[in-house]
Amino acid sequence: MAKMGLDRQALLVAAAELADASGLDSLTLAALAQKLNVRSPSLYNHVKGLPDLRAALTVYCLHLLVETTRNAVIGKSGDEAILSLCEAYLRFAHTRPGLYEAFYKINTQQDEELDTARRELLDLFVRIMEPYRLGDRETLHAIRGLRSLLHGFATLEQHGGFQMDLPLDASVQYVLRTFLKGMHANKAG
Amino acid sequence: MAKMGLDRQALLVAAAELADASGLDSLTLAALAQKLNVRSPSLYNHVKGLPDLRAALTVYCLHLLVETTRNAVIGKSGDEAILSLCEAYLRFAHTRPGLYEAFYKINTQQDEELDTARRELLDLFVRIMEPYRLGDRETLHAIRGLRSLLHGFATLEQHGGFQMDLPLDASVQYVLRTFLKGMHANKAG
DNA sequence: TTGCCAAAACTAATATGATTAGTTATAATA
DNA sequence: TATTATAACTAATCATATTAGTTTTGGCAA
Repeated sequence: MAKMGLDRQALLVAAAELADASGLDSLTLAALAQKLNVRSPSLYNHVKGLPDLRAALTVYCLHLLVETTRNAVIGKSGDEAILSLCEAYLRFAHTRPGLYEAFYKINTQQDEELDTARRELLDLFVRIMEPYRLGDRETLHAIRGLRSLLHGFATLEQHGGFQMDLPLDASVQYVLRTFLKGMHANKAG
Repeated sequence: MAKMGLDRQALLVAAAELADASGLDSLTLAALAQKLNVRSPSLYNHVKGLPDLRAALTVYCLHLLVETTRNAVIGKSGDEAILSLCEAYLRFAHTRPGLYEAFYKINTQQDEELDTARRELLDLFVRIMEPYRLGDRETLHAIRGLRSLLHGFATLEQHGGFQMDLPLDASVQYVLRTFLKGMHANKAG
């Protein structure tokens, strides 16, 4: 009975790998235990159970996503910053599909750390929109639009929703630039 | 042992109700059997198993969604048709959350009926875009954009992703009109 | 009408996974 | 070196999916 030196973080990292490899649905405690060379009840020393593990994955994903998107906008502003953020977001979802699944299956439950991380991501979007001077209300509408575009694109791609023979990159560029043009037109009109 | 007169369609309808009530994840054969006053092995007379049931729900959802959106665009064209289709789409996702979940968890597996239904939905989008005369390539990009917007908005709303105090209706209007303006600007520029 | 038969429902049994309770071994530290 | 918290374990329970094999029923043909 060798001590494996596991901790909550090690579980999270391994769980995220499993989810990325075969989908969040097939992330089971049994599979995780096997990957970590441990019997599944042992995992309960580090997480409260499967729901707790998944909730922790959500927070973990948010942290990584905030870090990724923050890096993407450093030294940029305006359309350039938005495009860079969006590309980073989509690249993240594409690279870590299982982890990203955990991100949006947010339990509506209250959670301190979760709320903080979500606010950080929202703040990033808000700050990036500041140069446009849209006012509070319109800024939030526009952010909802961008988030919907990104999330929709990421999940549709993940679930094989885009089957036409047309490069995804080009679609992303078209869609984002179209939305930005609309935003500018709003300002003008 | 009374015959309950079940058939595949009855299972689908009941399964969709269960999914709408408490989420697709909690649609189990056990729960479905209980709802239908039957033991769970009996369900195997009508579906091959849970994966088959879920795949059937996907097709069922697509049929309803095609019907709903088709009705929404009758006698309309241009921006008006697009807005009407989008509102119907979002209303559908909002009204039938569990069924809509089945829609986008499309197994990448091949399925005749599924492909047909998906093509019907795509065709509807294509036809509605015709007045804009964007050309094949740009039409498909624009459709991907609209679908991403709709799907992203629907699922973010469903998972409690919009927590700011700002009416969802207004966001939908803003976002769709912004994208349409962008499309028009593309044509102009 | 009566008997046959396919279909629909059933019971029994197996397998996988989550979870809890209670036990044992280990590693850090007093 | 002895103590102790804890990480890991075994054993057991519960829920679900699924398969195998059995029973009943309702419709249809002789």
